[in-house]
Amino acid sequence: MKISTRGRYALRVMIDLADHFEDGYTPLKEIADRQDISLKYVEAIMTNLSKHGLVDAKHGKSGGYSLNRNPSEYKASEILEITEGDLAPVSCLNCDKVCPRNTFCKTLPMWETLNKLIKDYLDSISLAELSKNTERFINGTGI
Amino acid sequence: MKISTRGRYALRVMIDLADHFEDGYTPLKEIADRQDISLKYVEAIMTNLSKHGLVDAKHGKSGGYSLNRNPSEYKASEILEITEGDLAPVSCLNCDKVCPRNTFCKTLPMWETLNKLIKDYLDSISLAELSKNTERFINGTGI
DNA sequence: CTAATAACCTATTAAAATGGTAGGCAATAG
DNA sequence: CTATTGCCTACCATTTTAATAGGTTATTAG
Repeated sequence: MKISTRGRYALRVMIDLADHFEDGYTPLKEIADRQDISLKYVEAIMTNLSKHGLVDAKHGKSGGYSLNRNPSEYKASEILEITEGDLAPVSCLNCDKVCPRNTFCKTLPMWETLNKLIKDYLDSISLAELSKNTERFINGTGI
Repeated sequence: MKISTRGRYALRVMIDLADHFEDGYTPLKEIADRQDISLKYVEAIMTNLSKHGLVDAKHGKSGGYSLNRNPSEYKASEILEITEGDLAPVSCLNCDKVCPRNTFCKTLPMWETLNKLIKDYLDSISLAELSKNTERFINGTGI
């Protein structure tokens, strides 16, 4: 029950891009240095986010990555869903391979509710909020 | 971000024990058959729960497992925490290996809140509730 | 035009986790 | 004594994780 480094790195890079939203294209090397993350590792992560249209990538000199939308228009959930594959806490909730026990399983409703809880929370958090430490977080309640 | 089969199996076995709370000791073979779970695999899971005092185990003929408390006194969270090791959604929240970025990390507060959300929900669910399909679940709202 | 830059693509890898299986030992009831 | 049942140790195949390495392609500053 863990978000992998992949997902955590993706979020941190996206936040870094939000922090430098006005600066045009930022080369990944710069971000990797700032965030102390393996450049090569994070390259694959960002190529994926680029394919999914979350960021724009520009090759060559003075190229790099930049956000395609305003930071407030990115949900934490979508970044994590794309890089982690799926956020559901149990594979039973995966539409592809439906569990044969689903008509009578006594735990399924609990997983469904937990899934919704997680999804709703991560839907409610934008890159903009993460970028600037909003009061929501500074006061420690987090909600 | 997945609960493994270990955790899901543990819950299902514990619910099965709750279902047969009055019947004394139930051999694991019986439960494994009912739940269609590998006996050998679930043996290790239950030995662990036994060590942690959640169930009582009796060797030999007419032995088996039985709950140590009333089903209403088991939280889903404790069963999962014991068998999964830890429920926190990111390793950064593990007290043992504190992340050096924790004083300035912009994602940490989000993980902390998510952690609390998950913990609170799973704390609120008892084996008794899972055993009998309460209205809470039957009506589909789940909360 | 060219050299530097930066994204992208294709392996390869070591380590860990996952989801088991196999066999035997220890306790206990009948 | 014997059948049963938990427990212990070891092993195993597969997948995931978190990287690393090296080369190719696109782009632009100079």
